[in-house]
Amino acid sequence: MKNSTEAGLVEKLADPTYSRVREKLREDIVSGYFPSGKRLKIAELIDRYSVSQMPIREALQQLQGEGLIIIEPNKGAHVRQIDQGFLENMYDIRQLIEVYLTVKSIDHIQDKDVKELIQIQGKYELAAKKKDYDLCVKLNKLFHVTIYAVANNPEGSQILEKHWQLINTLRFTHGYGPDRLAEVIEEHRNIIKALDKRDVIAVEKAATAHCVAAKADLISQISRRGN
Amino acid sequence: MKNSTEAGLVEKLADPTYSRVREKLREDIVSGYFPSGKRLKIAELIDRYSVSQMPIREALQQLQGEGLIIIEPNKGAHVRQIDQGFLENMYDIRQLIEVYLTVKSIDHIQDKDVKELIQIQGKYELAAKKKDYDLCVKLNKLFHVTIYAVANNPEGSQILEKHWQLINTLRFTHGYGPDRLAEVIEEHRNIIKALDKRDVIAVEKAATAHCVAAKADLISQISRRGN
DNA sequence: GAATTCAATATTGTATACAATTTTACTCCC
DNA sequence: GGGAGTAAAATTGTATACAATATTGAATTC
Repeated sequence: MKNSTEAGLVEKLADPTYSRVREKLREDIVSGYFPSGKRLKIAELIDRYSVSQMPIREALQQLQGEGLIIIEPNKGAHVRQIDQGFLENMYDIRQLIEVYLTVKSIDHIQDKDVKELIQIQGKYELAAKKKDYDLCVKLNKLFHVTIYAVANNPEGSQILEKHWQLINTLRFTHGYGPDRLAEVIEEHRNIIKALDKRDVIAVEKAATAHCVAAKADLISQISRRGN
Repeated sequence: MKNSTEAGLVEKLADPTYSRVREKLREDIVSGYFPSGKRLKIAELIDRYSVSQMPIREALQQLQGEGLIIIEPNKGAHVRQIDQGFLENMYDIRQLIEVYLTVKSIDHIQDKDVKELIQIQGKYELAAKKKDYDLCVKLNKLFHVTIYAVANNPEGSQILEKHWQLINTLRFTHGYGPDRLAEVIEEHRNIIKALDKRDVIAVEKAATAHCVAAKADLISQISRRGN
């Protein structure tokens, strides 16, 4: 893991400009600097990121591939607008895959994996107590990504990663419902318990409940703010 | 539908160069002109498509977004190599979504939809009798796309479309097993019958069987040719 | 023969300028 | 006030040349 970390650092420093622009632009979308529906004009991005138009255009194409933006020929790019219909559809697919991966992780999961999940969950509970939402988002992701890695279906993981970026832009803007952090803690505990027992039915039930509740909370938050 | 077709034609003629290159390059990949793993050098693509490097680069980024190619920074692009592991993973996810969409289509399906499926199936059976594989591929896709449209979850449909492109490159190269066309006919009939009855369990069973068999046939074909 | 080093060549990435298309602003007319 | 037409301005798309990086081939060493 240490070598992997170092290799990752080397790769990052050597990234071409278009990759660095893509990362920065994604951050700016997720953080809300460029809000839902915002027109992304190349001249403005040139000013903001201090590069020429070519890496901007490359980065935009890549982010379109990730689903974060939409490019219309001859008209330019804008941040994807996520209405409730889109969110419902996305979450329906997300639930299929997330439940499948969580259940499939039983095939390969080991005690060290369960220990790791417990550790992540402990950190999540501390972060939740401190209302450190940023850290909660990161740890929630780590929790699930750890499970996906055990499940070992990159195709599924990649689709969920795309969804996660879209969901995260909404979470940044709309936040969590008042009880959501406590609910997540309970739901994660249920998932850990079921995985520890390698109980397929319980895992499926716990993962489904987690997904259903996340979807309901986000839709509730969006409706509350009158998107 | 007529207006939609005309609008499609207008859009196509007005497409920028990078869109036209993307379409042509996709065709060249799916048809096997650029086979699995092939390095896609920009200079060669410039010669082949008679455009400058910029629309080539844009098209490559878009096709990466579709999953057909892989771009490595500073090293260039190559056609995605689809090994058995990748195919298994992809089909596992594909099956989740396809079964879900087929079952969900029950919510909205009307008699005219069932009639349309029967019509498509009739054409498929004729094409199969004539061993017109190209037409079989198109009609099989139309059959499923018709169901997905009724299901009305574009997120799911788009993931399946990406999968379909990848699968199609393999089908073009490796063809079908000797009994596969007859099996597809039987499987499609079962799907139609179950949809006609709006029988959730039967639809789920028929759609699952169709997916499982398609996966098994393709993997068998690939293994046979020693890819 | 295999491994290493280095220079030449090939290829990808980027900047700049110009071409093509869309948008905006203005005027005129009903 | 709204619609139509037109020109100017803004923006996207593309070509070309050069910069940066990777690959290949040759020479040297063990």
